[in-house]
Amino acid sequence: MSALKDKLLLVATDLFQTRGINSTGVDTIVAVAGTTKMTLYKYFGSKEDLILEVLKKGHQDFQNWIDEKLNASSKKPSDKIQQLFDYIEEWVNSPGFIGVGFIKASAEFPNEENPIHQLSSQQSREFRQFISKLASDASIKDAEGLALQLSLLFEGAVQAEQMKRGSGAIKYAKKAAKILIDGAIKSLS
Amino acid sequence: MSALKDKLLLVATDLFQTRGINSTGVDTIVAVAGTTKMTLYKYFGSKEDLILEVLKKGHQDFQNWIDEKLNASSKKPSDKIQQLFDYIEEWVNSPGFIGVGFIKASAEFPNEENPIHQLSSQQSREFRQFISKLASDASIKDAEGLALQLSLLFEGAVQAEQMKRGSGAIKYAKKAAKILIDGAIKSLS
DNA sequence: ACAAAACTATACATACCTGTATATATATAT
DNA sequence: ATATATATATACAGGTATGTATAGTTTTGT
Repeated sequence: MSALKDKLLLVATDLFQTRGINSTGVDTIVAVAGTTKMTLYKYFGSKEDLILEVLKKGHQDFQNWIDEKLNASSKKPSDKIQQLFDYIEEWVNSPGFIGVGFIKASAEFPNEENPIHQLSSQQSREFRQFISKLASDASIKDAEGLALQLSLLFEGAVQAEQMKRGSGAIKYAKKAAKILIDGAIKSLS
Repeated sequence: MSALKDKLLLVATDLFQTRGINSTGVDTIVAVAGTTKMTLYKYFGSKEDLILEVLKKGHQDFQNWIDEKLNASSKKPSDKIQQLFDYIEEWVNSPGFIGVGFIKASAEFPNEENPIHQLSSQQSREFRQFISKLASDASIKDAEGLALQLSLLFEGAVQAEQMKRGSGAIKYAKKAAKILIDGAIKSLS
């Protein structure tokens, strides 16, 4: 990967999260990245392509980070789902945290035929399925229901924390998650 | 209130929710409302003014509806907070439901100095305080913490349900809310 | 009937956006 | 050293957005 392409992705990710996607023009992106539009359009055929790549990279980075953490931790399935929110809290409180792309992208592009909407809602679904598998491995009965509940907490807390750092949203989301998980584990007896 | 102003507010509310605020031009709004830009700019000084009025009206309508329902129900504080999510579910499943304005507006206008962002995040805060008061009346200890958790569930579920009707998000949010409220009530003993 | 207010029709000024065309400079590899 | 790929600089085409100017039409009150 070219250094400039990497820089453009990085800058775009940051600007999209802090100023919004629609409100960030390509002129701003290239100015902050220290290059020109010609270069941007060489690496990304269009602004839409750039947005899609930003979303893909953000989602991959997040999933890789979580996967790594979970693999390094306890192998017991019922522990893993409990620890998920611990790691999410760590992620949110890490210095590099700038939010989760797909949460806002689907709000900014509500048209279901829009490729950006489709990708972001697919990523949201994938993350929910990821939680669902953790729950299922922990022998939780209504794994999909719990996954939906936890993803609501997760997405809400990330958005709140992104809009106002130190809002405490992630801390309370974590507490709520523990209660819901405990309840789901106990209710299978 | 003039009939045309009312119609413009109604049309704008609908278009903003279904197509997004930034993606909806004033030309589209006046075309759907069956009037012209001159009339729109007579009643609303600018598009920003229109957006602010749409948000204010939506929030008032929602709060009035919830207040009415809660006042007509049980007077016991611990019942009221339990019933809140029943009414929210009713609201979401009612035919006229088109979403909650402030949830998406703060995502579309992330700049904290923007009046639209300020209003929508204030409305979000007001609703959280409303829940907090219900919790406090029910003698729940960490009322603000519970209110934050419930508002995460609420905002997430409304957004999910708005993006895909019948997603079941509100049903599972309600279940989660009941568990969290039960836990908070019991833990005060 | 008639004057005032409300509304329409249309064109346009201004600004901003994405994406491209064209010419120039700079680094790199053989 | 020289051709080739890479990046810059800049201007601009084409589209769309908000907001206004101007003139004409319809409704309403008395």
